[in-house]
Amino acid sequence: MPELPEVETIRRDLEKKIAGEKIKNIEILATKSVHNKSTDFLNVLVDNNFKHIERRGKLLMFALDKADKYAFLLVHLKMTGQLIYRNKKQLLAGGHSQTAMVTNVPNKFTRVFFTFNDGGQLFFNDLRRFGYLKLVSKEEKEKIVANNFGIEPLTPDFTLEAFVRLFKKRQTNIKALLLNQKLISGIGNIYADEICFCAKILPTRKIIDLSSLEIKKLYKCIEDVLKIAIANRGTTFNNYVDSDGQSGSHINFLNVYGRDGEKCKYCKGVILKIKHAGRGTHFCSKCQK
DNA sequence: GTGTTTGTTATCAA
DNA sequence: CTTGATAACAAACA
Repeated sequence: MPELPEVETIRRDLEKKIAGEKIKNIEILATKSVHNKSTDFLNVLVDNNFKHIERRGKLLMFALDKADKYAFLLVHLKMTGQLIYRNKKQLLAGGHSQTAMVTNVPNKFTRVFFTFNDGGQLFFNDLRRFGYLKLVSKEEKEKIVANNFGIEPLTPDFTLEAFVRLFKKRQTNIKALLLNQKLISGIGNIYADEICFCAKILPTRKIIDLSSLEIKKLYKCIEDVLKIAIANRGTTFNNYVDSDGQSGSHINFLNVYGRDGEKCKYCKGVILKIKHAGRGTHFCSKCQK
């Protein structure tokens, strides 16, 4: 369940490891995971290199050095996608980590992997095959970003004024708003619940009923929750690992997600779980109003 | 066999 | 046309 903090952690780490390194070979083990013709995919990427890695919401965009027809490789991890890198030395040691905490590669869920000229390898694993890799032109990339992604949190575009504007002339509840990528991008089920807890607001509240003070609290909580989660290198609940195959530690700091039946860390009320907006939704029965 | 997990899209209704 | 609510999908596990 990689959301903004998890995808950003991968972006930052991976960029340092692979930027500018020439791609020597690619193995496509599951053609379904690549949304281009395999021959196109190989022709464009072999002998090319990734200049840098951008991110919009939960979508990674690898900028190609040689950018003719295709300028970006889009990678969406969806529910269970992973991007794991091993350098030459790690691979010579068997490719497998010495610590049980780290995912071994390749494994039965490896769908695509890249080998670089320096001997390093990048593995795309995806248990449920929902994620994808897709080459697009500069124009396609810009169109996709413009049509599918709302305000990007943690950037100068995310102002209180821009956030307040999302609440105008709209009739929905706060959780659905937070999950709507076209309005605000990068928040998924875990952080939507955590943000509502931080603001002491029930996820089911209609946005029309929220006071301007409550909207302001939500705004601040979006920044706070996402920043702290990034500092903790993301939340590993099921499948998420960073580009070293290592878990994030933010699960230890979750206040509501996955804590149903347990006591609230602050008010000692009980954490409840309901189905809302089609998703498991967690909240403190006492301190969220 | 059943229920559960979620990011995204498809579909239908208002 | 816009918006919103819900279903569906994928795959594995308890």
